[in-house]
Amino acid sequence: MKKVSESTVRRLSRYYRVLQVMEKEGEATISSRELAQREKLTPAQVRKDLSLFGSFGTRGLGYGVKELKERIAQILGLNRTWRVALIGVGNVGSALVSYKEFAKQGFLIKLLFDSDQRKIGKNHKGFLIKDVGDLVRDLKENQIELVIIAVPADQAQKVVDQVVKAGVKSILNFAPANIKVPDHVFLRTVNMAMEIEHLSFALVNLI
Amino acid sequence: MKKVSESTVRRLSRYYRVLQVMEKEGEATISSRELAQREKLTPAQVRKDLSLFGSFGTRGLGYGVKELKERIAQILGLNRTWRVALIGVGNVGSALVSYKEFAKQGFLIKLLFDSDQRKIGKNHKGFLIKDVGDLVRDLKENQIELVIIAVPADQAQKVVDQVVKAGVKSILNFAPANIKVPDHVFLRTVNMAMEIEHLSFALVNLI
DNA sequence: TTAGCCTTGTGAATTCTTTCACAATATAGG
DNA sequence: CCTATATTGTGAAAGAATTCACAAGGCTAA
Ligand SMILES: NC(=O)c1ccc[n+]([C@@H]2O[C@H](COP(=O)([O-])OP(=O)(O)OC[C@H]3O[C@@H](n4cnc5c(N)ncnc54)[C@H](O)[C@@H]3O)[C@@H](O)[C@H]2O)c1
Ligand SMILES: NC(=O)c1ccc[n+]([C@@H]2O[C@H](COP(=O)([O-])OP(=O)(O)OC[C@H]3O[C@@H](n4cnc5c(N)ncnc54)[C@H](O)[C@@H]3O)[C@@H](O)[C@H]2O)c1
Repeated sequence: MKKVSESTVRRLSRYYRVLQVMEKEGEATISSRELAQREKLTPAQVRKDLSLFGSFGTRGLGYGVKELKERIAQILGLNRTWRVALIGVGNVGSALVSYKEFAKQGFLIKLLFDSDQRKIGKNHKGFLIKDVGDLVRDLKENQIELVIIAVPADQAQKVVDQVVKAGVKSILNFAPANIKVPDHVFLRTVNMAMEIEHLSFALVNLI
Repeated sequence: MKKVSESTVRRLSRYYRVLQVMEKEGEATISSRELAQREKLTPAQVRKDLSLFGSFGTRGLGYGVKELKERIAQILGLNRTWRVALIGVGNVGSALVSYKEFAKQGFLIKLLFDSDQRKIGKNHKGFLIKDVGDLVRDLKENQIELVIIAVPADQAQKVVDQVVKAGVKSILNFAPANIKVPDHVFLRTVNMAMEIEHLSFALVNLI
């Protein structure tokens, strides 16, 4: 397969969401022009992105909505479920636990961990909060494939090291910390400070 | 000024955080090589980024940590405070209200809004929750410059329209919705689904 | 002062990404 | 069947971002 850029993957997510809507609206087909219009992109961009994974359109007609949606789901790994654990049941962790959209996309939170003795053993929205001390064992036993980190920044590297030790290959991190992982582990950090700083940059410089 | 790309702005945020740490560690200077190393970039990238805004290094020595930090703060608009309002005091909204780092960077939450009669008028972590019905008036009266949207996706466009009407030029949105704003308004959307989908893409395709 | 070393700032080269443009091919209607 | 019209898939072109590479400048130490 040709190299797929980060921006292409992000756009695939966007196409997927458009296609979900289109399917609900009962549309059978969509053209690259229309898909582009909805996401403020160019039709050529849409076609190039999709062509990286094969050719599933029909000339003169466009793409079958259902078919394309399935295909993108397959590419993004959304046509299956993933076993997820969340570490750090604080403000952010709690918000994520109640976020139903994740489960709808197949990301099933199976385990919660914390280090706070007052939280460990308690029930949180239907989940037992486990002791982060047993992290490696529990992640392995429960065949967790994806971990969400929502612990304080100064704890993040330590926790991630354990997660890596447990053989987990994919980590979503909310701590604003510069975390090191081995090459075979995929880490994404959501840094809200960065987003808001972009806004103030825009206010100061662009507007 | 030359055009500053989105990626440059993001990297400036990263440099800023490194410099904060360096300053705490008592370092007086830092070279592009060291700054790059800490963020897994190339030295040339660092120098190119900084050179867009002037030349504030010393050949042979590097950059003054304190000086460079101040300069980036100025570029990103972090050397001042911003008046922020948050709309939608649910899971995400509450998490953001308790997030102290925002205030440390000068983003001061001044107002909270909700549409839920059970929340309106209540005190939430020291803030009175206001009625979103009075949004336009209150945003104007309080000279709000930046708004954070944490309402359900199907409410987001409606709320943003009001925010724009109130003359706010910068919006940080957490709702997974495709929101339209006029050209003079700067909107950034934090889409967590997109991040997690990137992880599953990596699991399926790369690892 | 001079030699040796280090690091910036920046054009040029390279690599990556997006857009263009058009042949290929499908549909619809007569 | 033929013509008019629509839209894909993709090389080639254009544009953007990153990296290279080196002159220019500054520091240290003898
Ligand atoms: N609150 C926000 O809106 C927000 C925004 C952006 C980023 N963040 C970041 O997200 C992370 C979590 O933020 P929060 O507001 O939820 O913090 P929080 O203090 O509310 O929650 C952190 C939780 O992690 C637990 N914890 C601490 N050390 C641990 C460890 N070693 N192992 C397991 N659990 C541990 C704590 O007991 C607590 O329950 C932080 O890194 C923060 O900087 C938060
Ligand atoms: N919870 C998460 O972890 C998470 C993750 C990613 C994205 N999101 C998105 O963030 C947004 C908020 O999520 P949440 O979990 O906090 O939801 P929530 O239901 O807990 O909170 C939403 C809040 O907005 C208020 N509200 C509804 N309509 C409003 C309106 N018109 N004006 C003002 N307030 C209004 C509600 O009363 C509620 O207090 C949603 O769009 C959600 O999709 C949430």
